[in-house]
This record gives sequence, C-alpha cells and structure tokens, in this order.
Amino acid sequence: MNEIKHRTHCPISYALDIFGDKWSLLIIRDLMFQNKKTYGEFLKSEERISTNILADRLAMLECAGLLSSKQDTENKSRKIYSLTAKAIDLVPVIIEIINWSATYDFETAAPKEFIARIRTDKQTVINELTAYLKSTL
Amino acid sequence: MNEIKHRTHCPISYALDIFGDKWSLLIIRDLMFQNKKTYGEFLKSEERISTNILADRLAMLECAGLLSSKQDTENKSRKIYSLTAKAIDLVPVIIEIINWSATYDFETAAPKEFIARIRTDKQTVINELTAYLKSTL
DNA sequence: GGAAGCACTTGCATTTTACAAGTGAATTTA
DNA sequence: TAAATTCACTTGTAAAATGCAAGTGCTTCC
Repeated sequence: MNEIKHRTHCPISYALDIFGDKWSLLIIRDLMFQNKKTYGEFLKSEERISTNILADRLAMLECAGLLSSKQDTENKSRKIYSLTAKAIDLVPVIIEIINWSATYDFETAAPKEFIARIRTDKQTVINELTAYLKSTL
Repeated sequence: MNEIKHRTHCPISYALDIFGDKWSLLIIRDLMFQNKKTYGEFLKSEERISTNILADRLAMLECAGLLSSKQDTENKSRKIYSLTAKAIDLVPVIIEIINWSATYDFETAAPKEFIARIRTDKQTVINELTAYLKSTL
C-alpha cells in the first residue's frame, strides 16, 4: 500500500485523509467494541462492506499506523488485527461521535446506559476503555 | 437533494453517513474557525474542493440539518451559510480530532497555544467556542 | 448598457466503489 | 490421505463518485 497523501497539515484535513471515508471507522469500531480481530469477522458486520474494500482499508489502516497484524498461531491462514496506540488514542473522538449521534438519531442503537455514562462521567468511560484496549497491546 | 440513507442505526455509522467523506468536515471547519460563510469563501480553502462537489456538499449538509442558508440582504446573488445547533454540537468531535492530529502529525498546522489550551483546559475551550457559535445563531 | 462577480450547472475523463466470481494456501472431514 | 471446506484475499466489470474545465443565468458595479 502506497503512503497516504495529505492535502494540507490542517489537523482536520490530516485526520480525514486517514479515516475520512465510510468504512475505516467502522473497522476501528469493531476492534474497539466488538472484539473482532479477523478479516472474516469484519466482513460479517451489518453494514456489509465488500471484500475488496475491506482488504484495501485493512492495508491502508496498517500503513497509516492505526492497525498492526500478525499471523494467528493456531491457524496459519488467519491474520489477527489489533489497534495500535495511535488508534486507541481515537477513543475520545469515537466517544464524542457516539454521543452526538445518540443525540440526533432518534432510533440510535447506542445502549441507553452507555450514553448516560458518557454524559455523566465521560472521562471515566474514556479512561476505562483506553486502559482496557492498551492492556491488550 | 434526496434524503441521506443510513446503513444502520449504529452511532458511528449514522455519523459517517452524514460527514464520513473527505470534504464535509472541512466546510464545517471553515464555518467554525475561519468565519467563512459563502460559496466563494469555501472555494478558496487550500484543499481545493471542486465547484460541483462544494455545491453538492452544501446541499447535503443543509438537508442533513447541519447548515442553514439565507440570501444575503446586501447582495441578492450571494447566499450566507451558517451552522445549526446540530453542527455546533460537533464542536467536541472537532476538538478531539484536532487534538489527535496534533499528536500524530509532526508538521501539524494547529497553533501550539491552542493545542496547549485543549490539553490543559479542554472543557473551557469547548464551552467558549460553543457559546460563541451559538451567540451568532 | 456593458462588464464583472457570484453561485452554481453541465459534460466528460478519471478514480473509487459495489458486486460476483475466482484463487491458492491451510485446515478439517471422510 | 485424498477430497471438501475454510479463510483471506484478488480479479473483472459495471455503477457511482470525483476532478476538471467550461458554461449559464442572475445581480451588481461602473
């Protein structure tokens, strides 16, 4: 995978050049909240990503330093993907997005108690999730 | 502009269906931080959006309820765009993205003092920016 | 009244995405 | 141990989105 081209060094533009598309953050979400780790697991998500786009995004995110991968020790044809520290540092971004969507999507699938916790004790939610994800590094 | 199709009610997916592309958040950024308000001003941003995409995104963001527009009272052929409350509520998301990019882009254009303020007093930065933007509603 | 400004639209080439099918290595099954 | 299946992709092709250059139709300035 070729390097990501950054249009400018504006921080918003820099971020969008990495995850400003319809799929990348869904892969990150699956790793953060669903304990998914393999190509086949990501493929099963209900948004129905197509196989070539998933392969492309996994390679791109690895190239961008958000994912790392290693061969499964039990199954040589399976790769285990995991979040890097750079991706784990997106936890606050993800939490704020969840909070925003839960406010404006009246049919949101976000669990009510989770949203309530974000609203009463956001920093703790962020700290706990971050600590959990870092503990698996 | 036709309604936005949401793939699922997952909060991440919901948000990406609205602003998960390379341009929408740059328009929001220009409204939030650069005091830009018109088509011509957005067009001048250094990322060089093309004219048809800008027109498409302005219509889409208005349809999604993030922007409102009115005719300029002084110039009938000019439209003034402004952020709605729904877009202003993205301030925390934007601030977290800026913080993340400033961490990982070693050549970030984000002003050092602004990043420092985000890191020492994030909530105040968010509150002040939000209050300022809401004061112009 | 003509020129210029402004906010778009149009046409077309290029790139990206979606969908279906195929591939080859590793693993499981008979 | 040979055959079938799983797994992680790749390939081909059609459809959609994007980029670029040019054009359009108001409005305002001179």
